[in-house]
Amino acid sequence: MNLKLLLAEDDDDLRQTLVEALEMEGFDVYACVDAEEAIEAAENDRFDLALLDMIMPGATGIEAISNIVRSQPNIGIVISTAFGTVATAVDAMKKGAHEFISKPFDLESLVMTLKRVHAQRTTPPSLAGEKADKVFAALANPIRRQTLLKLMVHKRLRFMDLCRLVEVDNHTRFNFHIRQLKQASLVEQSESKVYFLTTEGKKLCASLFSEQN
Amino acid sequence: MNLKLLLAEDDDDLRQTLVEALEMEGFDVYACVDAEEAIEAAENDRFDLALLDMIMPGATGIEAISNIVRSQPNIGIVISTAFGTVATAVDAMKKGAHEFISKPFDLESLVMTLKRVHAQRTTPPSLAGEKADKVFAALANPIRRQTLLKLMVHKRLRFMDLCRLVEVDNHTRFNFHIRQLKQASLVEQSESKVYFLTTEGKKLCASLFSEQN
DNA sequence: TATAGCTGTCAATTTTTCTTATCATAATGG
DNA sequence: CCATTATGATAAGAAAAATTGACAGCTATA
Repeated sequence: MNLKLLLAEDDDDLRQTLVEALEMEGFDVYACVDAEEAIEAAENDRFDLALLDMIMPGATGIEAISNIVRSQPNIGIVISTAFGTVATAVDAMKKGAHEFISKPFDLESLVMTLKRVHAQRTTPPSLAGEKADKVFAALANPIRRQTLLKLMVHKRLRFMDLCRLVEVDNHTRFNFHIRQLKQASLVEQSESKVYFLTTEGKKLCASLFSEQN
Repeated sequence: MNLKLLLAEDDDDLRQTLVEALEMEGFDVYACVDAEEAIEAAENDRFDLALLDMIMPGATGIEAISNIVRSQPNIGIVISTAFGTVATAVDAMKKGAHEFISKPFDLESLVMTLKRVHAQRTTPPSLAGEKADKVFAALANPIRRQTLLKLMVHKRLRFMDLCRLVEVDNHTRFNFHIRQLKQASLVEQSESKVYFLTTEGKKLCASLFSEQN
């Protein structure tokens, strides 16, 4: 199964060379002469990876990132550049790029970089597993979400403190809900009975917050 | 309400200057002489921001990022450096840094950078809103999650095609579930009745996938 | 025209989730 | 020691979610 690569490179010779070489390496390459063409392609087709030249006439590779990521949030993006600065690198990463590669580059490095970026981006979907069932069922309830929120802020809390923070006046009601969070492995207790988020709980909560950006 | 800043800077004079100046700007500064101390502080206390010098004896600011982010996934991280390269910038961003600032810097720039990073990282918690209720309720069901997954892969699908992909043999059962996704604004239909993910649906799904990294 | 397939609505029924009451044990303070 | 508070388990009943069946309108094809 070939990886689909969206290539944007204004230098004709280099673009042709890359197409031929990368297709020999097993990529399905869709080549664009500029960023605008790449943006349009990303809206109409699905790609695993994008290799964008930073400096192109018209919109730059960096300017194209946001648009491409908007169309395809899971695409892996590599920026190629001869003149990289820290500021442009940071800007590109913030927009969604995953890796930089400096011109001139050898083909072997490029292929390895592309495959590594793809491997890192490809995540096995576990949305249907039994574990995911418990986690998502736990998240469906507002009391439980509030509980996670309070634990994010305060890190360690005792049962009744937490119950009062969440504003549930019936402790057995709260007990039922925090048991669901424990069974979903989002929350656990120390020996002294203090509640805190598990590592998985922290990651999930951070993701749900940062998702609001 | 002051922002809590974790500062790691091995240069004594600069560190003292920064502490005094930043506290005058309204930050609560916890100063560390090295990365190890900063890592430990992040495990024991909550911070809004971290300002880490890139080059320090022992572990570098960059090496500390992963540990700090693991303890506090929502912290805003700024790296200060006199010698930045594209490679180190990209590496730091991948580990979780949000911004670079080059030495020598003026205090005004630093403060603006810190506040901007914090403003971008602070997200209004909407885990308890009515809209969130619908979204999370929709995600609680395995059929609905599978539906989102299929739409991520195929982008546009007709009702019966989607129903068969999700392997639900009773179409009215599937209809009930896809209605819930529509009501949660995760999925919508074109005029030709084709189903596709909304922007919000795409972002949420991408977050849930990338969360598995 | 008749038939098959697609897509959708509505409501009765079933299943799952949540609330509440009761009870229990442990810990703390006067 | 006693009273109070904290924390937790269990089960019945209430509420919410999901399933299922009946029906409908639309489109395409023979």
